[in-house]
Amino acid sequence: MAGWRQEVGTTENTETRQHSRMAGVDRRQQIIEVALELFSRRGFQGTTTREIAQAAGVNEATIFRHFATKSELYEAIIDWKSCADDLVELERALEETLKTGDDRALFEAVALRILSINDNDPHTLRLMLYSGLEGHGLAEIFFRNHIVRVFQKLAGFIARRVEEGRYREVDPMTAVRAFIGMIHYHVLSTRIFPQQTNELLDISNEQAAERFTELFVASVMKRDA
Amino acid sequence: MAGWRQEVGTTENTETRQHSRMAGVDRRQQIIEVALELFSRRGFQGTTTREIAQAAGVNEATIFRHFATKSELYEAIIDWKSCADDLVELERALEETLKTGDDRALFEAVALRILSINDNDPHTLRLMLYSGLEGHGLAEIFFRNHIVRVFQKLAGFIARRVEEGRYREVDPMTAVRAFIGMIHYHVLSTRIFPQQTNELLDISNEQAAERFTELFVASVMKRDA
DNA sequence: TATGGTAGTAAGTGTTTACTTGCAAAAGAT
DNA sequence: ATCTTTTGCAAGTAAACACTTACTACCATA
Repeated sequence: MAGWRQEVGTTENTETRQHSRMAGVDRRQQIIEVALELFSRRGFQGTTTREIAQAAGVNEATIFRHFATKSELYEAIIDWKSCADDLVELERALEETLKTGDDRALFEAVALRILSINDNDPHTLRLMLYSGLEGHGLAEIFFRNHIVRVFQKLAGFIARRVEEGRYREVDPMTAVRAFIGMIHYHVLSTRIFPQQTNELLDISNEQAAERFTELFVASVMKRDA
Repeated sequence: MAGWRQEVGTTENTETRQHSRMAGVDRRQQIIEVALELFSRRGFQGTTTREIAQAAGVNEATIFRHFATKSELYEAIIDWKSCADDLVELERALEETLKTGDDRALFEAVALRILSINDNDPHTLRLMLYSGLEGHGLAEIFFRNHIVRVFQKLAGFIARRVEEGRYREVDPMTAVRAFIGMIHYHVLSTRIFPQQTNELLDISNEQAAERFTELFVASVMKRDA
């Protein structure tokens, strides 16, 4: 690795340095983001620290300077992702929309949001599935922090509608699981088995959100109104 | 293992004897079944040939006598599972039930069957998920051979009902994905994230089949009838 | 300009991995 | 009986693995 020594005093040419030294925190975050993508593609076992290092453009030892073990790096990813800005935003939006009287718009907004979250970030879904399968027990944090609350809010809303007599006598949590299930299965299918799935049914996010919502609302709402 | 030795001197032809030895075939099958369980628990990358050998009670080299590589063993598992007696049976039962006029019973039977298939054999679902994530492209065979046909049969049934005017004007394949989605998501949740899931909603297979079917039928059927 | 702490790496470590080799014993077939 | 085929194992091998060691370069600040 000769030639990396930098000249000083010139106005340009500072970019030619191959491996620029980063602030520790920045490098750490960079490794986390690179590793997230690799873990989501190949799983924990399927990803080597060497690959991560290469993808991040650093020496393998640098990874172990920032993270004691490969597992600790994995945990750092989960910690970072468990903030889950997307889902916090979903929850906030849900809170607001709950007050409007348009049930259909509410469910369609939730559906569309879940669909586009997965479109914008295909890695997290895969990471969660791997995590669940490999049994790190870390995806559960994600569940506990976000999914559970969204489910409870929706179930609470449905329960209220049943009390009001506007919905049929359905079990609220079952109804939520049914609704989220439609959407989640759609996402899962198109992400994990895209070819077979799209041969059967190839629809846009907007179409999916609209149709699943239409079906769901029809299933719970009383028709006499 | 026992009982393979054939009687001689009968009038039956001696052609029925396939290969002189059965022991090898048995061993092969035993390794497949042991490996299926391990692969489904830890994935392809996460399972070592040493572990498989130990679990099967043979020397590691014996595995490579029966399968050239670890991948070939994996493929043999998929080949074996792609017969999928369960799903063939599901398809057959579906064919029959399609003729009866009781739509609710039809969908409930399908739901219950899917739920109990996964109860009786928890390995295959995990294996398929791993296969999809790890991208072996082998789970797709499973899809193509079975899932697709079930979907098409159900969609055909729904299309007919729409034509008859008994169902609302829903897109049949979307409706099928919605229905299967409810069930599949329920299975997936309870299998992969059991703790969190059951805290939210802990129901038996029978309850799940009944409730999801009730919701689905309400969503597609015209109420005036 | 000396110093202490941070960021980085080249070149390892021992272990585990998938896979091989050479040999022995068992079970038809002749 | 004995030859052939098949099943099996003990003891490997080279490569890949996560992780370490010992060192260098950079930079703020006293």
